Amino acid sequence: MSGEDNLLKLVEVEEPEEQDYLLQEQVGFILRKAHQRHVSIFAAHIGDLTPPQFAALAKLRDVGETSQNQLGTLIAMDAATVKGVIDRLKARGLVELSKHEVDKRRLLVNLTAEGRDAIERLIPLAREITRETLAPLSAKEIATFMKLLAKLA
Amino acid sequence: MSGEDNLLKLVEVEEPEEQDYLLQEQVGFILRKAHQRHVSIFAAHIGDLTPPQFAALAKLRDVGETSQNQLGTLIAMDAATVKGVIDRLKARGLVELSKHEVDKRRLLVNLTAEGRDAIERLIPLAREITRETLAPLSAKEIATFMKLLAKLA
DNA sequence: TTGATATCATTTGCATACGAATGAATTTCC
DNA sequence: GGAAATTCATTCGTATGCAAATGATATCAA
Repeated sequence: MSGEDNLLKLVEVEEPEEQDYLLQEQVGFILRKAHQRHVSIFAAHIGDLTPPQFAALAKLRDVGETSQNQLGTLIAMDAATVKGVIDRLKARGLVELSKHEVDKRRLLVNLTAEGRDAIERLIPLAREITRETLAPLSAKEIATFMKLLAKLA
Repeated sequence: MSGEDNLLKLVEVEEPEEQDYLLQEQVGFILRKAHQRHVSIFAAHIGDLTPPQFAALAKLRDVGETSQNQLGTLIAMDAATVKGVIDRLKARGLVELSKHEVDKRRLLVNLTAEGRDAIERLIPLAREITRETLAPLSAKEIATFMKLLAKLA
């Protein structure tokens, strides 16, 4: 009897295993939602270009002609992803491709005149997108958040 | 003359238009990278389930049986996306579907015994994933970051 | 009660995102 | 110099993610 009681007690004591794991409090989950919100704000301001496409154009504006692979590194996209993005930008006449004369493996990417116009025109909208994404935070909070976010990325 | 001078002056003053827009400093871009890093950490710990799939299981564990749509709301997925996620979980026997007896539009989703085992087994790994994702920050920084990130999401 | 609205689920189409495999070209190193 | 390793690009397969259209069912309101 006391044996059974102890066994029962043991089970009961170890039972409260329901240690709360709250999905909605996990970084990954909130990070995903914050990213979703940003993409939504982006789409509301720039409807005919996606964030990755914009990133490619903005980076090409910074660095000028580069290889597809190098561009991918600069905007944090793997080779397969960057290819799709560049293909679509090329189909719209915003970038042009050429072969590297020396290293025949490389595919050079550059802005067309139209692509340069487009990115210059879009940058003010992008500033507004950044502003709106950060709108829930005060200036001081923004500084803190960006510093910490950068550490995580 | 002074009119022309003023005009010229005005143009010159406003000319430094090359106001730097640095992609790598924009929230959206860093948010995307931070999310990528998290997904990578997730995959390193839980190889056979994606973050959205895990989220579905974890939420079903919390709330029990719900409609597919309602589940989507709880884990921030639209109807089309949640359908795909649930389909794959069902194909693996981790969730089961049934029709709502009263409201015939609704498709009820619930964990199977196997699904419940899986999520219980995975939660410790998920804790570790959260820990590792936040590892670049101190305890105090984590508290600050989570508070601000939640405001943005 | 019925006609207008709203909700739930599905499907289609498009765009990331990434692992893995492949082929071509280059670099390394013995 | 030449084999091995590396790099660049492409392709395939799978999985989100979302807009828009559609069909079935429920709810609301006149």
